[in-house]
Amino acid sequence: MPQPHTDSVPDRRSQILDAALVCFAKRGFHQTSMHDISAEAGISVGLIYRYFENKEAVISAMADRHKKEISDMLQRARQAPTLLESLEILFTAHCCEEETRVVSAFVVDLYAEASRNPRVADLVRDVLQTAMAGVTELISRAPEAQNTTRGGSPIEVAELIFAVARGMLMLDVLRPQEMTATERRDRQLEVTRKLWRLLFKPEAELAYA
Amino acid sequence: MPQPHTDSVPDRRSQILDAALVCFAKRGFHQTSMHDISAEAGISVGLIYRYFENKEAVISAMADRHKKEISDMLQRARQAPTLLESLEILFTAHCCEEETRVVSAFVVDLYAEASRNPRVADLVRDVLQTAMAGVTELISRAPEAQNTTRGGSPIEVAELIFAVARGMLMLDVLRPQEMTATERRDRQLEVTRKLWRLLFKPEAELAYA
DNA sequence: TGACAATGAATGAACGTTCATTCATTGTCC
DNA sequence: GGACAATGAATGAACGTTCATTCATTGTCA
Repeated sequence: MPQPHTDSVPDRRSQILDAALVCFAKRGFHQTSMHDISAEAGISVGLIYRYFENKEAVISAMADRHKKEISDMLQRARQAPTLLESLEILFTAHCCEEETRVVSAFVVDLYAEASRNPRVADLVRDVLQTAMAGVTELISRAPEAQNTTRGGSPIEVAELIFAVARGMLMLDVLRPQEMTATERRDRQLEVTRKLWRLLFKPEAELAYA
Repeated sequence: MPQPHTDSVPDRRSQILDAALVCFAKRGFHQTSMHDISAEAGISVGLIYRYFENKEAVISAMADRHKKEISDMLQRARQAPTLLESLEILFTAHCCEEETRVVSAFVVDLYAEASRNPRVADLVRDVLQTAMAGVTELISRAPEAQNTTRGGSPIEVAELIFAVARGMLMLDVLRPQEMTATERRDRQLEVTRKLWRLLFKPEAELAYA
């Protein structure tokens, strides 16, 4: 039953955070009890306190992990061959690794928490600004955006892109539970392409649209 | 101490809901205790139970009130002389009656709640669909939108507008507490106008932008 | 290798606190 | 006095957190 000793500690932390994500998405931060998390993780309550100081530390660690995921996503977006593909990665990042619904619900809850917990707010703001700076740079470097940007300066375009992305996330939590990850992904891509056409497509092509 | 008898019942309900809004925005639904609400309203705990069956009924009533506010807002938007002004009303509705921050935080929390409470989800979805239908109609009727709509059909444009509006709301909760309602309003208007230019401004004018 | 000591991961019952909810009582008006 | 508005102490369930205890694993020495 026990894991090899060398890497069991980081594994336990991830295991707890994975369970916490499921619980938080299902019930929200404050309706989730430590017992819920321990049950989901298949361990005892007490063990959680060996790896996290308290419940808030679990929430903070989740926020930290979210930060890392966003920065990984940015890395991937940076390596995409075209700007459109970068944007598509940006908009569908939450559809990949886990169930979309779970991630969307978690992020909306994170923002709700940020609205009243300054420490979480700082963290989320930091994530957002880093991501936005990355996208701004992506836009200013992209050849597709040269002379065809209608939304204003690269940073203004990035702001608009992020507003839409966050908005789509909010709308995602309203979609019926039955909707599959693929369907959700298609919905996101649809909007990405619409925004793309609006922002970057050369005027010549637009005239016929 | 007691109010005039005739209309004290609806007054008490509003009074409780007003207090609940402040508390919910400050601490969130589930971190707000009934004592918090009663203290904010300046009444006793027990009295709340005279007007609401339980805590969830208070949350539901808040959602219902939100629905009415959105429909009022739509009514106002409908009567605006131009489409741009309609959109500006749409985007700044939450800056008017109360403190912006409070409303934004409440709405984000409402969506978080919707992600796990099907009854709240149905209500919010209903609000959104009604509002979106209204805006779609607004767009298809507007002379400014004829032949200059680049975002696709009216309903597609409405979807994009709502995504941006929800996204801006989410970003609003991250802004520093010190930011005034006026500053927040200006931020919203800035984005509204950017979106407006992108969606509706005639191509001729765009060439110089 | 075998016997024993030391470790610390893991458990879950118990504790103090908080919370939603109830209801016996008090205050107010006609 | 009767009807109803309003109170807030009381209740019991649920929660976050603690900690005495267990026991598989590892280390040590002959």
